[in-house]
Amino acid sequence: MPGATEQKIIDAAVRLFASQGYDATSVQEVVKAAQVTKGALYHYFRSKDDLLFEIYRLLITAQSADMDRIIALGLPAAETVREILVSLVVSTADRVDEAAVFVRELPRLGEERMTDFRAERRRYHETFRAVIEKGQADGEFSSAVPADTVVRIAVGVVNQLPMWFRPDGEKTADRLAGEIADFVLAGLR
Amino acid sequence: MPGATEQKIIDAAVRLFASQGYDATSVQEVVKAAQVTKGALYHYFRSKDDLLFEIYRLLITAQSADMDRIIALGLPAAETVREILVSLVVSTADRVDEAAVFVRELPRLGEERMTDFRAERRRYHETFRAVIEKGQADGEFSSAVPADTVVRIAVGVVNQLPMWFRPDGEKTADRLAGEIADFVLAGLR
DNA sequence: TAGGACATACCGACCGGTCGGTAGGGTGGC
DNA sequence: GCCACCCTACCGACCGGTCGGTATGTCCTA
Repeated sequence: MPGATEQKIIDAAVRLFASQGYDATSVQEVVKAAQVTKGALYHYFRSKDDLLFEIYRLLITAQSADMDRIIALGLPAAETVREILVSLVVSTADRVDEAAVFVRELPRLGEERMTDFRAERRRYHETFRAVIEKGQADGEFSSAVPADTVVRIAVGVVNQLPMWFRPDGEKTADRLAGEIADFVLAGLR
Repeated sequence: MPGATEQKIIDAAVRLFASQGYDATSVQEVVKAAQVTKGALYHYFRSKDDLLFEIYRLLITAQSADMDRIIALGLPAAETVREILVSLVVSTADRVDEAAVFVRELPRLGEERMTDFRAERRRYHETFRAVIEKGQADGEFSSAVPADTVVRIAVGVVNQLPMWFRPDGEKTADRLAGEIADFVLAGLR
């Protein structure tokens, strides 16, 4: 659990990285926005990259936990898919800035961290795909479109979400999540 | 139509911007990759931003023309939607690098150009939405999910495509386009 | 011989990161 | 009860290097 100063730095960094991009944001801007000094930042983070990675870590941890929790419920395929989508959309909408940074600056992960991340993402995709394939095998879903394409579509929509979803817009995250889940499930009939 | 030198610069820039990001790519790297000198680059482009914008312009022009051409055919809603999606997916897959730069570096457009772009995108969305709403009104599509959400989903998928589609992958662009169109149309039944 | 198409040398601003130092609170010996 | 000692948290001036951009010159074609 980060202390107050650390948290101030992370919050400011997320906001700035999301709105201007990582490279376009200088360390000076971050410390100014966080109302701390450069010394404080480099006391807590080894480098600017390190700060970025800390943002990733917080998000990845939360999303994987959500997925595992839902799978563990052992619901029928349709309900599992709905739960996964709703949780994905709501948690993404809840932290648009973190999600925007995450999607946009992904290639900045160093070689090693990138490998770890890809493995984690692969696991995520395959878990999701397995749910859909199970539903197709049981006859609950149509097999017209391959499961991997459906996963790509679903994840793609969520990843793109931070680009246009606004928390103060007319559509709440809950309602949007419901609509997206409805649409995907309709496509699977 | 750009001359040979101009084209070499644009090609190199697209490749580098796509793989490393705009900010992380220096003008030096671009001129080195294009095998020209800095003088040549600044002879044709007023600034680095200008070079980026030229990449946008080429892409936007092509996509809008595609959409207009399809609408003009006056096909039934389902076929129009299919044509739009297939053309979107194929043209995006055909130029993954340009599309990747476009999606990733959008916020770098200056204030004025951003306003123009938003207007163009709004027009695009509304044209697409109108097709779907027509289909819903005629009873050809279900009205379970609002047309604007369907448009968001469809465009979202395509925008995310450059992040994972590889031209040398096992699935061809045509086949993928067909699957995506099938899925979206199934969701609209 | 005028002008477009480049080449080369160079500029000032700014970048991420470092480093010597300080303020203040906890702790152990006497 | 007090002081010597230390440690963490933090400060901000400063550094080498790179950045986007420019000024000026040369060459080639018409």
